[in-house]
Amino acid sequence: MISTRGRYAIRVMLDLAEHSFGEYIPLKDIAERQGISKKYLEIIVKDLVSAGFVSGVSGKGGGYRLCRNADEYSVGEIIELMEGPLAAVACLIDGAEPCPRAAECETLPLWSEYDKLTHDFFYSKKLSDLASSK
Amino acid sequence: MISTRGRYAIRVMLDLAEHSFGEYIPLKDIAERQGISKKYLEIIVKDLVSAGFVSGVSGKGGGYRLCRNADEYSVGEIIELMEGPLAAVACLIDGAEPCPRAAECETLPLWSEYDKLTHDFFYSKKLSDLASSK
DNA sequence: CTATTTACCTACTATGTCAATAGGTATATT
DNA sequence: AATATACCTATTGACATAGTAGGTAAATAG
Repeated sequence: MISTRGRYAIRVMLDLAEHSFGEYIPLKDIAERQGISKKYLEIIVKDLVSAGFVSGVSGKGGGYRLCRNADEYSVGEIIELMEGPLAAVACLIDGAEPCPRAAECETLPLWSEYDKLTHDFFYSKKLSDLASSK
Repeated sequence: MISTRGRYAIRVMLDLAEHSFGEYIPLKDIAERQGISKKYLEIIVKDLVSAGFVSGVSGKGGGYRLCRNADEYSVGEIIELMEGPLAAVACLIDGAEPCPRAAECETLPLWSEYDKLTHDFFYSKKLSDLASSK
């Protein structure tokens, strides 16, 4: 299940894609448009800034804007940033200690196949694909 | 992420498919073969019994066995039994209170599409597809 | 230079889920 | 009567989720 962190992050970025044309958009506006607590969005946007997905400027006239074009963000990278690896099972997370049963595991191919499906789906979807005004 | 409940349930049923030919298999044997705590499996198998996926018989010579042929179980129904609806987001769970923003939500089609992908994938996979000795 | 607007920061909390463990009772076979 | 099995209820520790609360720092407008 995709949590609010990932879903809200996508909505924030989509909101930026549709309402900002170079200028900075205050989080207050986004929170109101999207009907999400501004306080909670702060936490989420912080991670987007750290990752270099959006840039923020303080003070009057400040706010946030995207760092790239909307078609240069995949939905997958946003989700993985916010929620960690997009893996169906722990055994398939890169860098995790490998499962000792992996070689004989009869279910691993199933999870592997599903993993590829999911990965391909979300990484082929771009932020721009979601905007109603493509 | 698929949790141990769903994953272990599939492994138990797969174990039954491969080791039982009509007779009852004690949970102890399954737990040992699969390297999973028998106590924990009890909880999982209980749900499989309640759902009519496997049948259990007490006493010496008892144990569990499948109620259908292995090709008559889809992986999807096992997962949904153990983990609840196989939905990417809460908005898409049948019977849940509908999201008031659904009509205007720009991300809903994304989750919907992914949901269909996932559903189709897991419901087309049968237990028999997982057995190494198909 | 002061007020205002904005981002940015640290901490806290309530609720729930996950992955088990513990210790028993009921049932059937030998 | 002994044994092997399923079946039942309760509890636990760790963690994640979805926020809330209350500030500080930075930039602009007047």
